[in-house]
Amino acid sequence: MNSRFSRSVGDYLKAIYQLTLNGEQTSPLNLAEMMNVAPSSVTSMLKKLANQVPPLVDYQKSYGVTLTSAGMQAALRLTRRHRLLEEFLYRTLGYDWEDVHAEADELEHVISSRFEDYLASLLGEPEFDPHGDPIPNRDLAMPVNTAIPLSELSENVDAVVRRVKSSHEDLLQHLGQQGLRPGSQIRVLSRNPVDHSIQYSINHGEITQVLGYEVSRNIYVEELAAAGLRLSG
Amino acid sequence: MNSRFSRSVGDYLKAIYQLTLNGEQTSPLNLAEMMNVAPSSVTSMLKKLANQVPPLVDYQKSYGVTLTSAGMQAALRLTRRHRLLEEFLYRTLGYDWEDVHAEADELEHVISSRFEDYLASLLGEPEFDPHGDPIPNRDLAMPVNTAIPLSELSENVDAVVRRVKSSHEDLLQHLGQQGLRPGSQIRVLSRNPVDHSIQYSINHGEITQVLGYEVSRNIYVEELAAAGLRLSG
DNA sequence: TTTATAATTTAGATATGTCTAAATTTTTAT
DNA sequence: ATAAAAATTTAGACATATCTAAATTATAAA
Repeated sequence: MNSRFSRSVGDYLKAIYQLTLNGEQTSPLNLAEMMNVAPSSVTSMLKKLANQVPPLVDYQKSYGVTLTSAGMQAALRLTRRHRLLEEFLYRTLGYDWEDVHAEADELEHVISSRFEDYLASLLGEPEFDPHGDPIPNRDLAMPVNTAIPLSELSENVDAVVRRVKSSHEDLLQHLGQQGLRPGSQIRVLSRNPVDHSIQYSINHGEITQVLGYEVSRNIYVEELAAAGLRLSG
Repeated sequence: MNSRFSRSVGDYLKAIYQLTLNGEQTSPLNLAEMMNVAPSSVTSMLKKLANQVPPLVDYQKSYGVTLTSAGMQAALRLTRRHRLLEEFLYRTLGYDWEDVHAEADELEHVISSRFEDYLASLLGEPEFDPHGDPIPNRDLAMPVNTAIPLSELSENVDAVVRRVKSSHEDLLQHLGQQGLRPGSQIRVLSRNPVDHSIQYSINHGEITQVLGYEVSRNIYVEELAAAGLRLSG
């Protein structure tokens, strides 16, 4: 069976999932911005989602929106499919990592459970996608990732890039061309005390690059010592 | 870019393509049956297809429907995607051959040109799908297949199965379990002169099976001698 | 606490693709 | 050539998901 939800319903569930990852509720306006639709469209969709049986969202005026467990399940299922597809596109088909998101966004709504299962087998039940985003397992449990933001990495400490959180294709392409992607070694050489931008090098390379603070907050790294420990422990 | 057509438009184009393979036009009623929609739905869709720029169908009252070259291109593109996907599902993901059609029918409307190209590369630019149906090449040209219907194969002549035309999952499963699929050797042992059903064996096996006339007309084979010639020529 | 601003919802319209029922046209048979 | 049957089209409705504009409600500021 395919996802029993329309593409639109699925997209709303994923958006609510993203916006409530911090444990809080979200608002119609946030959703409207994320989904690129008018706020009134959100209202009518939220009504619909709340009136499904079982309900997919908890939605009360002037309270906010959260996912019910049914809604959460659906969002996680789509997230699993999306990230498995990204891994497939990247690893098996040879896509560049900045191109996988758009294609996976279409496919995730269409593939069956069988496709999902076979694909996971083919790829060896991967735990992370090409950006290092965690892939929910067959039971929809998230792998844990102990990485810290690059913005918090001490200077002159070797670390491994674990995750690059961005949906900007241009930025991803740029970072990828520099070699900054999950698995790369990275070292912060210095910090700008004013704007918190970072000078860093990749894979012991001689070329020094610069990253703004906002970007560096969305790159997660693991100190090499810790990574080594985890591997040998 | 994805197919610039909606799923529905694409399905109509494919249906018209199928129904006009013999070189004739088709009728709204034929289309309604093939698409499983009411005849009036066909009328309104045909108007729409005929009014696109460029038009996708030639459609005149009491004349019939045919594809324009733009419509033909779109139908062939979808057919290529469908059959490449079937081959991928079967060969790479491990689907049973009776299950590939339904999944490919969904995916074909969603994949991009890039996906199509990479998939064709991955599979080695295949010319036939798991049922032996020809896959249009990158320029949408159809590979030729000189096979003849099993219903016309002489008795006691060894032949190779080249194509099994059926969309009935149960029948495909049944034939597959018997070993009757593209690449198998087959020999007609005898014919029933009344209903033209066939007794046959697969891969020199001792087990004799029976096939009705209508099914045998949709299985295409190539005499082993001819196949050998083509290979060595 | 009242007003101004921001957020949200309602009301009504649009586009797509479907349906049923009725009307019309075409084909076939007498 | 006309009547009966079959095929096709029109008319009007429905579901989904969106929009704009207006109305309402909630929040923040004075």
